[in-house]
Amino acid sequence: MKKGRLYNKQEIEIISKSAIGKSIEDIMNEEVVTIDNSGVNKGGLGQLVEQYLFGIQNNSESEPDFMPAGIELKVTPYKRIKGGKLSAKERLVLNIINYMDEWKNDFKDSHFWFKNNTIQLLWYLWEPNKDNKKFKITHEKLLELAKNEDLEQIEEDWNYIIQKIKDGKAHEISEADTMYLGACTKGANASSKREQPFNDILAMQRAFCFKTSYMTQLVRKYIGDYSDVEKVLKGTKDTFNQYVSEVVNKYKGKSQKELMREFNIDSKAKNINSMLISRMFNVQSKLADTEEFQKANIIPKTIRIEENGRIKESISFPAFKYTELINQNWEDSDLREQLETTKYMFFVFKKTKGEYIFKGIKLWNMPETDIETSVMEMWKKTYNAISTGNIVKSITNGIRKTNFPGMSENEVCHVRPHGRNAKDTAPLPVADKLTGATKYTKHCFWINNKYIKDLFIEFN
DNA sequence: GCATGATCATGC
DNA sequence: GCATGATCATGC
Repeated sequence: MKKGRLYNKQEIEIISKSAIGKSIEDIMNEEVVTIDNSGVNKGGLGQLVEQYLFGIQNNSESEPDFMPAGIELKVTPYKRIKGGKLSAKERLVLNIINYMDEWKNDFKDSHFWFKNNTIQLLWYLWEPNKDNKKFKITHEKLLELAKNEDLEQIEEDWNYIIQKIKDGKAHEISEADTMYLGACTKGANASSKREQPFNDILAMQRAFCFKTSYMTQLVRKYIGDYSDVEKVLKGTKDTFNQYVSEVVNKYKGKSQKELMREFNIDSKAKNINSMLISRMFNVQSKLADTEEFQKANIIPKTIRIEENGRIKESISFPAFKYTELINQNWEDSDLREQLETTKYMFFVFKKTKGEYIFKGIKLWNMPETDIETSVMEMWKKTYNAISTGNIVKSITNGIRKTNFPGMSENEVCHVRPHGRNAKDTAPLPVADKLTGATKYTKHCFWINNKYIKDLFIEFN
């Protein structure tokens, strides 16, 4: 009987299906294939499954796990989030990008394609406070990129990353650059750097990956919770980017009033421009909640530019939970993860002769240097205020001043209230020392209006 | 004029 | 009832 790397497609499928319902521990106990157990504890769960379920030893990484079948095996976690929905727990890390060689290839000749064009996925359900080896494999799926509806976008993403290498900008690559296929950092720390072909500056070592947001959509599609997600691309052969620019060109130059009339919206909501952009895309739900925006982790935001070029308002995030925030480190915080992987699509409304005119869009993600300096300082100060119970600094005429990092002390971001009103509160993990409060007005992180101002110079 | 605290309308 | 995207209001 053949074994290990020599299994063919049908055998891989049979073995994968046989793993469903089993925990890693179960698989290790059954151990049907002959393997060398030495060094078995080095790897993660994926490696254990490779070794015990398929009898594959750690390989050189230059080929797919199964040859000649050309199939790569990936074991990946998903989890249940609040509200019962499912979500990927991590990005799916693929092969390390060889800056010196990969640019010489076309997409279909690339090392990425050779290694990852057919992936046998095994999903296990991750649960908090549970022994790793007790996680159960619940679903499997053979992902064949050549037949995948997202292939065109994945190729576009690959080309974008390669173009940055060709432009001598490998050191400026960010995971937020692309939609589904990303380039995530890979290595022990920020000093894991590699040479690049067209620039002397060393670049962070990165690997191709399917972004967490993309993996979440796969989880919802193949495991559950998929039905209620609205698509942006309905009955069009356009790629996402093509469709976006069509929509933008169609409405560019129209005023807020004209758009309200065109879409039959009469509203005084503060997020009226946000409602308008959903309608531009013919989306019933929120644009941010559609499949394509979710998969690519793109967050649409509306921006108003005043006649003098100033942007009055900062950009809000969803309110954070005090109790959750203090259970995180900066390194694994929601905020850091979000900023590193999110791309913002700003819809610009510029005030002209008293009216806000839609001028177009601007794509942006926060540079890593800002995340690791200013944002980190702000996050840590927020953490300290909450964890030590030092939130309220003073009260005058019923108005409370806080110790949260303000706009004047951080050039990138700050913390401010975000709720229905001051009575809209969330529980505190530590009672506030000055007031004794055990709950406090909901707050969130904000990106400073001054900080983003320069992004929109082209619209002035 | 700006920084900060407070609040609004909507949709599910 | 609540989260969200966003703007308002006020004192220094």
